[in-house]
Amino acid sequence: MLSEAVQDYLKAIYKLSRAPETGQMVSTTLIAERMGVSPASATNMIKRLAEMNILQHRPYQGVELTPSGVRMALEIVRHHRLLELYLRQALGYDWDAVDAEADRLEHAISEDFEDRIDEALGFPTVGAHGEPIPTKEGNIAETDYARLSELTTGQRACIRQVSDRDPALLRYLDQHGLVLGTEIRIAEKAPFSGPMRLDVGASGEQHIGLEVAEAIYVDVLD
Amino acid sequence: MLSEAVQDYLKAIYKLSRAPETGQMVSTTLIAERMGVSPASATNMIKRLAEMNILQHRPYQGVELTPSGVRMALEIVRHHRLLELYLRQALGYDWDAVDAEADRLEHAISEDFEDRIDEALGFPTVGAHGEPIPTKEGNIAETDYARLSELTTGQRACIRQVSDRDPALLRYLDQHGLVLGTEIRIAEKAPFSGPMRLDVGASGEQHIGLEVAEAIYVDVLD
DNA sequence: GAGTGAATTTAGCCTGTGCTAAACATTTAG
DNA sequence: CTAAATGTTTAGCACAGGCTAAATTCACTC
Repeated sequence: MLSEAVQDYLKAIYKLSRAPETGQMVSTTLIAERMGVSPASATNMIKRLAEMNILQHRPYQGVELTPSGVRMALEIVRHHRLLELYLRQALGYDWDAVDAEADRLEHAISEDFEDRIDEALGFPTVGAHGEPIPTKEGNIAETDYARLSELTTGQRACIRQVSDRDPALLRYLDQHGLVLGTEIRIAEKAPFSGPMRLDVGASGEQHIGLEVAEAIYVDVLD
Repeated sequence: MLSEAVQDYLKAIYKLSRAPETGQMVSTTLIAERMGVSPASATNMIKRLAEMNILQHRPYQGVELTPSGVRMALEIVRHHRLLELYLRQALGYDWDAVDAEADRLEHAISEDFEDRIDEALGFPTVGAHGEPIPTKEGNIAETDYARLSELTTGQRACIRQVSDRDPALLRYLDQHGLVLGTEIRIAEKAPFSGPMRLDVGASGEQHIGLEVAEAIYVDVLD
């Protein structure tokens, strides 16, 4: 059994390695920052993860998960996303609260528990924020969404996924009805990273400004 | 925040101190056994718990929880019993499986989670095995059940609580319909700790033998 | 190609929680 | 009353994960 700390590092590294900003090598500093830990501590743990064959460490270069490391990470991610969805659907948690609670619970649940909430949810394939849920076998659906920030004035789109990293953003979106599946139209694209203005709803009945269009992923409709 | 290990010891000590077999002083060895740990490790932890004002340690005599230790223990017990009941009622766990799963989860849940499952269950006062659930304020109902083993031939009684310490017993009881609330009559009391024979149900339609009548608590009906 | 600054690793330390072996205390038997 | 058995504590160690301070390597500029 992997310790909690190891699982937390593994999940963080997996997510960082999937972020398009980073190359496939994830740096020690980045890991340390994400984990809220000193770089020395990160190095320390990285060496142990390498021992365990979870990742490959090229000193001074960075870190890359091994295939078996990726498999383990996907299990953890599956637990996390099923839990998030369960908290939301079965216990009525707010959008912005499920991540933190799932972080606490994910280390504690058994396979049996996972199976039961999976069933209670009807074997979902998409999580509370639109992320794909890996299967028990370790497969994860590829998605191909555009960032909202890439769209231009006049384009229409449908919200498919939002980053769960910023609870304040999630609260803001929820308050303005910007849930998964909502249709929007770009009313005005600000020139230099100012707020992007949107029309919300099929009939465009609402207008809102968005500061963080990077964190929202959409299907482009036209 | 109390560490998991501290919480586990605290819960174990609380339960041991409540068991009628032990006096009010709980011995190091008993704690060590219950925790699956060497006596030296138990002593070690006991000293730390005493530091934290959770209990009083009389060397070579034993240990007694302080009032504040009891309060903390009751919080832990509340979490555990609410979780057990939730697992049983909301997720369909078997009687004999809820304890182990709740042990895993109880350290991880937030107050918010506790409140939500409490509400989902309709603010129950009795747990999955008939134990009283402490209130949020740290009060626990006193119960006054007889042990099934104390009854004599011909007496009738109603099952109110069973020990959760032996999953095999729980499975056996469940299979024979001996759930909480079941009425029984003592058909024959074996002379020397042999199996006690019972008639089960209001009309006594079933007859079974019980090895472990110590672990079952009842309301005597006549 | 040398120097400088940032990123990374190493060295050495701390705390929590376990262990064993040995010492010490208490109870019980003879 | 003493000795053995039993229960408890102490001493000393290990491992997981943190930390800081110092050393090292890399990348980039002149």
